Amino acid sequence: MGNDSERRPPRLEDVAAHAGVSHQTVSRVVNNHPNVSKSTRERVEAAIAELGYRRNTAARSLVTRRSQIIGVLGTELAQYGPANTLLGVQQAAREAGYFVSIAALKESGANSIADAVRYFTDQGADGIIVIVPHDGTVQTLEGLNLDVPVVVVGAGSHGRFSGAMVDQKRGARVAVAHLVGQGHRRIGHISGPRDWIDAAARAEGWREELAAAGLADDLLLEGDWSAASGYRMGQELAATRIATAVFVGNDQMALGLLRAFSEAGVRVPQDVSLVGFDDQPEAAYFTPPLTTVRQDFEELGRRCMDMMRTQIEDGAASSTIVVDPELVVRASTSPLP
Amino acid sequence: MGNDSERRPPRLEDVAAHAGVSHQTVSRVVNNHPNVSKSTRERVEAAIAELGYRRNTAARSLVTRRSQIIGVLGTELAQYGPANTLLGVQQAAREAGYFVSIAALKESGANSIADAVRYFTDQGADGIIVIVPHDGTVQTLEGLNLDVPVVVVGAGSHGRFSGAMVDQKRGARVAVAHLVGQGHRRIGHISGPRDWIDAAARAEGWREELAAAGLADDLLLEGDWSAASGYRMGQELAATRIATAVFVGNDQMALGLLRAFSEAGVRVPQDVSLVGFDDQPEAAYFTPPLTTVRQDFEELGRRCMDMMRTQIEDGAASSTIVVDPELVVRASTSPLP
DNA sequence: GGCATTCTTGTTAGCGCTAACAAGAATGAA
DNA sequence: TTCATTCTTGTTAGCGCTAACAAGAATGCC
Repeated sequence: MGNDSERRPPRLEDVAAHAGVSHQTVSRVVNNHPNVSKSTRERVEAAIAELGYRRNTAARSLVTRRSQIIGVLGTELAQYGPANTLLGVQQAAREAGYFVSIAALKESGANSIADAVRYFTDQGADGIIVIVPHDGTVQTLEGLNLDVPVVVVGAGSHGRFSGAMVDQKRGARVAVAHLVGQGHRRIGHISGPRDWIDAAARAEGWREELAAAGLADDLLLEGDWSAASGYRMGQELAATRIATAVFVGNDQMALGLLRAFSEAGVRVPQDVSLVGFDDQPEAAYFTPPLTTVRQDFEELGRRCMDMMRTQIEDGAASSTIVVDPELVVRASTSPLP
Repeated sequence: MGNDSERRPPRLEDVAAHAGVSHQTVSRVVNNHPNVSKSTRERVEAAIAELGYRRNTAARSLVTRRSQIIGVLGTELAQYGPANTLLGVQQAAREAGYFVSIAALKESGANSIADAVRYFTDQGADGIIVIVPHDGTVQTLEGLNLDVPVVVVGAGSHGRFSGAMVDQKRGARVAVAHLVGQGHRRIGHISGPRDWIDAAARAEGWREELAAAGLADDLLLEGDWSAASGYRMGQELAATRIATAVFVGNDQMALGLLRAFSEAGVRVPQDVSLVGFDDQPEAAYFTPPLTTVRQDFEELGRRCMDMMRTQIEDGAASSTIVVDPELVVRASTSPLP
């Protein structure tokens, strides 16, 4: 009722006129300022409801210099891990009244990152979350001299930036310990690209746990996270037949290994045991179902956003959050006969 | 360089003073207005470069009533299809100077959609792209009385809204025709949930192609897109052993079937041929590699954004875009002996 | 009751930008 | 030259909001 004259949405002024107060009083009600009398507040709220008033974000941003926008920047944003991290960020952001703007990178070079960061600063983002877990990423960001909080996912605390990570090394050690506990002595590892922080951490965990068990760590092959690369590594492993167990850097490469082994007549787990990493939903339906290390990416994303919020709103210092992974045992591992 | 006194970023006024012109002239240069003399333009551009001026998005939005923000709203945004569609949207958006804001829904009820839409209108989004390909989605949106363009992904043209879709029915027919061509007569179908537009279209295509070949369409089971549901359906099919071929609604369910068949001793493709849908990267590494129907989700997303742009900028009417899928033949199908 | 303190509301200015109008400079046609 | 037309630049107003200050009303304390 009353929205017949103009197409323009109501603004503070309209609500104020409707409630018989000043626009500033309406602003106070909208922003929950304490010093507004009960009766006035109720009158204003009624007017807001009747006119269907909604605060104009652009005007508010202009004066407060806060956009309520968090930029999330990442490579491989369609992959299981990053995609679910993004979802976690989004969920926590929306609950806290923030908006999430995304930028997907084709590659993770410094220019590419700088472009995406500028895209966000142009938008006036209040903070930036980075899901580009490469070695050089943190340095690139440091060179950019940003004046908004940054949270780097998958990296520890790196100087000025906050970090949120799953404890990759620990996950790797648990996986390898599981294999060692089953009597395996020749345990290989298919790692992700060595310049990925996560890949390096998992390889390091594998190495440490082997060392703790007094075993050799000479069976390391480097893949690129894809099933295709896992397939190629699997062919190599099947040809040599040295390893009785393989700790694979992620589930997709494990899928590739499974395929290569199947073609080469190597049975899993009878001939070779396999452990993956991530526990994407499909892993339980591989042939055979994959023993793997579960990471809770959504939780990771939510925690990232929480950290971001305390930095923006309370001016908190940067810090690090570590989430624990969990071994999920299925049928791709079995004790050595 | 003059950036010593204040922390505040430069604005039009600062550039104007630096170049010895009015702020409006700087605005003209920034917005590529034609009537600026060459010499002035160069002087202004030099000042912009020197001061590192960047236009303030909030101020611009306030006065133009354009935010350059596109809201993308969807369920299952971490799944292969939606995630890649989102990436395509993002890519086209960034190239065109737009920002992409996301809202992930836990479920696709009317309230949930209305909340997300309001989230975007609060943000001042210039358009909304919807990846919630349920039956009722379009009706829900129609009830919302939006005054920004809407593009619905995975639906045909529905009245006021634009649609962009892969031709699901055609993909299904090609898949089934492939099986018929191999001599199969009893061809089952595992569909997605029947209230999903895509699931219904694929089932319809399966039915039509069977009818064209004079075959019975009584072997239909409904899953929920997950590998888990494919596994359950696979167990049922393995128990009855009626079908010699199955057209599966997506690759993940096909993975579940593969697992169930493997456990039940049903060999693929010797005993049963299998065709999936989507061609996610892993499908080539299933055991056996999966024959499937490829959808180019990124392309779909890019086309969505293009449509959105012509609607926003040229006031174009709503329309529909259809992208063709493509059959990828691998090792999970073979001629009936 | 008188005065200081708090609570409540209003007034004014300005965030940085673009639209609309205004005006001066340059150009061309007669 | 003269006047109309175009090109170029500047001036003013205002988008919708919040911060800062101001002022009046209500309250407390002695």
